[in-house]
Amino acid sequence: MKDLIVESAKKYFSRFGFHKTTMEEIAKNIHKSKGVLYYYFKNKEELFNEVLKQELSCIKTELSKIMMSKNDSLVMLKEYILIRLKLLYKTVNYHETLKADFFEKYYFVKDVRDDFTKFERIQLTTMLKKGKDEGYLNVIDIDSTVDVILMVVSGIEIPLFLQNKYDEYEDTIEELSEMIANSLRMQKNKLFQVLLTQKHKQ
Amino acid sequence: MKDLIVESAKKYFSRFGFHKTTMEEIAKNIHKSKGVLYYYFKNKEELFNEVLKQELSCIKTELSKIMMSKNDSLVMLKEYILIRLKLLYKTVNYHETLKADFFEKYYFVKDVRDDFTKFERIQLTTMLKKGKDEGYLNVIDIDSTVDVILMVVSGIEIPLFLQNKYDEYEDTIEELSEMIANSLRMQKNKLFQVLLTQKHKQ
DNA sequence: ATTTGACTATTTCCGTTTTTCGGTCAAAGC
DNA sequence: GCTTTGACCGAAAAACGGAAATAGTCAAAT
Repeated sequence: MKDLIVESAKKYFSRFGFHKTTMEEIAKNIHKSKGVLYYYFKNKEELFNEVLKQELSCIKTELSKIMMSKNDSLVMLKEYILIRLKLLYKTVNYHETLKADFFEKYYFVKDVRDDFTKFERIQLTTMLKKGKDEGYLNVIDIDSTVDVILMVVSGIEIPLFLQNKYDEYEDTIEELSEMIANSLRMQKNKLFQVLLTQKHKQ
Repeated sequence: MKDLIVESAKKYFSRFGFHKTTMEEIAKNIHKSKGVLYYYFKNKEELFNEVLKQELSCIKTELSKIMMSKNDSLVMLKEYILIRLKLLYKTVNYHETLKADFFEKYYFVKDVRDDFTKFERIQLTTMLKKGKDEGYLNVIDIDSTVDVILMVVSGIEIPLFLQNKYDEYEDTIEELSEMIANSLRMQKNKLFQVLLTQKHKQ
């Protein structure tokens, strides 16, 4: 029953948004009385958060797969950024949470969003650490680099998702991910410095 | 008289915002009748745009100075980004124009904003071209790289300016500018390749 | 050419009324 | 005992109409 409710809610929240969707219509859609929604969920906000959590959980799963691949960390980083934006673009309810930055009536999504940010921070930190250990990445302070990446990808969400510019900016996003990766690429001159020193000694 | 009006308007718009500022109080501040405002400006929107234009004009002047410096293009690029954000942070009326992304009642600021973006595009393009010609920058497509930079710096304006996170993110911004510059840095391995070849021949 | 201030038109504000909707829970159903 | 219903309540939102405020106007004055 709970799943049925969440599915119905997902459908309506995605289409009409949190505020325009009524509990009555969510219930009617599954031929139930509205009271049953409150048997399983404390209130409308909790139902929305459950929908959101499930959607973000799917995205987390997909993003985690990137960590499993055999690609080097720069490729993984690029993929992470691109796939992240692509999946979130498809998650309409997530777009609505961006409005929490402006409207107090979205206060209740904060925890779910913070949880997702935490997940992201862990993923990125792991990725950068791996790249650093492998010698591919040149990162001095992993935490602050993660801050930058998060700030950048979050910053572009509003134009991309709320202003529907994702398609327009698809190439630019691709290049952005390239630039971010490139900015962290270990300079190969260090290798050649070693080689040069050896040649000089011979 | 026109300057007097603009100065008075700047003071009130900055403090109370466009919508909360009345033409009456702008006029009273300079001991004039409200009707004189309409002699010089078509309407309230035009007056606001004039204020905005003048403020952005000062910023354009400061940013243009960066082009005059003797620094290499990477340093200039970093400075451009940092100074840009810093100056815009101080321009309260500009912050208000960011709301145009959400509220239709700010439709009238579009042209002034587009003009500023054009200016920026020219500056960045010039800078990148110079860096490419000097051999400092590794840029394949200048236009699309400029797109990325603009998208990124614009993206972070809302958290920084509208959510007052500039101070909190000051270090992150610094690192962002470093990363952007770094992503475009010409790989020095090419230089060492040449040197290595010469040593090998000797 | 510039400024004023009375005036108009439009917008905003405010208090009241009506409607909607989130939430409740005793009773019914399984 | 668990689950569901549907009548009900109170709070919030929406609608309404009138008052107040404000943007804009323009003939007259300077």
